[in-house]
Amino acid sequence: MTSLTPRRRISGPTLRDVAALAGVSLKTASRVLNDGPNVSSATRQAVQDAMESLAYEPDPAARSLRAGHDRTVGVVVDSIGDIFFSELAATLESVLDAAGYSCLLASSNRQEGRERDIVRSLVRRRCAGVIVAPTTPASISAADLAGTPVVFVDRVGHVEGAASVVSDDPGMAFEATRHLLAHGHRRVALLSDSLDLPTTRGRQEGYRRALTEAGVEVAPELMRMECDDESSAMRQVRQVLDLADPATAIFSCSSRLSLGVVPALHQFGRTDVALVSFGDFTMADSVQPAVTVVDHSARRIAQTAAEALLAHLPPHDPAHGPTGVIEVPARLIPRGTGEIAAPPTRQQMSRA
Amino acid sequence: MTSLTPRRRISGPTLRDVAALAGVSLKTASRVLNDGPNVSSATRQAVQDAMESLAYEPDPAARSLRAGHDRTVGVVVDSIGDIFFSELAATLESVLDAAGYSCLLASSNRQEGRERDIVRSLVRRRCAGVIVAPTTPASISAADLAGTPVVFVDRVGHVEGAASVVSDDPGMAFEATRHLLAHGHRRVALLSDSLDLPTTRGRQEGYRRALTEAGVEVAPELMRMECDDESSAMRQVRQVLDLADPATAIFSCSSRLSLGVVPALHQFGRTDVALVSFGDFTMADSVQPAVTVVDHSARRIAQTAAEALLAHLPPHDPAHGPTGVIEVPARLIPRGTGEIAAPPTRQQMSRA
DNA sequence: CTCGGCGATGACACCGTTGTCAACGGATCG
DNA sequence: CGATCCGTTGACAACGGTGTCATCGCCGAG
Repeated sequence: MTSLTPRRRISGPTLRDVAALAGVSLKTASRVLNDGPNVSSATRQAVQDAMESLAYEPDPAARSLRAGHDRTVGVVVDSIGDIFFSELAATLESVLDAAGYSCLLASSNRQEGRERDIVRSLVRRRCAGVIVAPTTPASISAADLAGTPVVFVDRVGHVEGAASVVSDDPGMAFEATRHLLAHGHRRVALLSDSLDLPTTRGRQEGYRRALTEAGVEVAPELMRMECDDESSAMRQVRQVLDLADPATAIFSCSSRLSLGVVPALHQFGRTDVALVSFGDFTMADSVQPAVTVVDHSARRIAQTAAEALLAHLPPHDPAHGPTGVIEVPARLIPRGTGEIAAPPTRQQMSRA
Repeated sequence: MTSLTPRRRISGPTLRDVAALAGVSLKTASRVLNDGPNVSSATRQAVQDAMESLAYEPDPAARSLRAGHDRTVGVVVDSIGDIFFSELAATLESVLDAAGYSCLLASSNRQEGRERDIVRSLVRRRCAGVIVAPTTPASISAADLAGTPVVFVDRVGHVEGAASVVSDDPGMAFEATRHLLAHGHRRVALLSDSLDLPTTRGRQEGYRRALTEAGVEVAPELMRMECDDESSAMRQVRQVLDLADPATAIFSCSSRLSLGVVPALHQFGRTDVALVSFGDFTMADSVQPAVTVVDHSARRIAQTAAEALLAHLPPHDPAHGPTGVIEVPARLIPRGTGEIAAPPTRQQMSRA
């Protein structure tokens, strides 16, 4: 019980060593390190040489302690295991890394309380900024952030001066539904999760609007909003196909659900049912027929969000960074299932 | 240009505030915070009350600077966007979080130099430990770590005193191949990537051994080791099926490749070809026929690795943590494609 | 020639915490 | 009864940087 913590020897040379070697004071070395003003070019060169020859690297902890911020960005998503968010995280990481920032990653598991705790802990860590997929628009408040720049992704978050990077959920859901209507469908089922997320609501809204504008009845029995995993999605698919007046097309509100819908259709041997999936997924262009999707690219959202955050970080002027809702263009990728024509209606059949 | 850095006000109460409120010295408060020895229970209680009432939270940066380590674990994987690694990361994060550690995540993109840079930067950050999927067994050296505990995942890393958590690649590849042989196949194709990773080599080795032990010729034209993405996998599938003496079964060395193989077989209408995939994937049990896989569970590897690392971290004795190669049991999950029988051979046909 | 101003530089305190060591008082021991 | 020991506590320095302010020349203006 003599030496409890055999203090690891970590640090290489310190700024003090650099200063000594260059024959200047600690503070001057610090000025060079931070591109401070008022350093003669001779001095600057001497210090830089010293840094070079010692292979000096600044200590992030010390810098963070004194300066009040460090080169780390906190990223909070629903779950890093989810395909959408892992792709998002991968892109965020690569963009931020290029700008010299590391990523501190955490999953909120869609729990609002946990989400707030994580953000607060990131702020205490003096992260330079945070990127959050908020559970609800108000799950994070300005007080939690204590001035730390934030950018919301995938869903809108309400914090003064913060940007939210989202795709146009209602608009693209509208497009997707209209695409199905354009192929003659009148019985279009909606599959969605039961969560009260803005994303979910927006997609349902787009669906409704498309039907209404086309003069098609919004049938309650076709709206299935209890699909919270793949197997329940499969069940709902069976039900809408077994109705007296069955669905001839399906609009699936998320790629997670589509992962249940596609196998279900294959299993039932119903490759004649049209389908558009909100969200691309791994085998979408490989199954037969290939699945038409709305690509609300995680990559593009991440790229935009990372750039928005960087604009709020030094050396930029935080006041001039983007603000409010930024809609990232999404696009419909026709691959097959979305272009399956509706079967002839009774009227058409009797007319023939 | 007056106030360049409008110093963010972050910290809540400090330990000094707690000490003052409790009427003790700073050091005593620190002792209570760290469960230090030799604190009377009355004092301890007073300090804890003070912490409670101030909602005190320790400052990670200061602690890290002074103590030489913090409650953060660095995680370095090939790519956080890869399904295998995102699942791995998700599990690591949840286990480590439960133990009070955060995750600093970075992708090496399979570049050895970058991998080493990332690890060194993590060490400079005073991470409590790191978890690495090493590009090569020697990509990380003890010198890079400077004493920071490390656990390797998915592939073996050679560092004195470090553990590597891997699945039994040769053994499970052997099992998978034997499984196909047991269903009468004699023309089993191998699809693998071209990388010289120990994982890849091990799986090829298991395949060869199974064939040899069964007295089946190891045919070069059936070994396809240039599959580095889904589309090249598709191409190779077509080629082995088009041989004069075609493959009747396929052993796919990774889930990424299977994501190309399955659509290819469906597209060619060849659902009579047997298939075992090393690595489970999202729609494996949903496509028709469902895909037989070797489940070298990312979850299980992550769980084991996280526990191994925790055993090397305080309050445990680093000397007693696990060491060397730890093999996580994998298992063959028969789902359909692996149990497709070989078509009758010419001999059998003529005999009939 | 003298003084104000400005560029360059350094001394020093400080960020919030933990390690070292010394001090103190009561209990035990010779 | 004095020496010793141990449990408890606190003063102080240190971790590695950055902010503040003072200092020192040097130059041009008055």
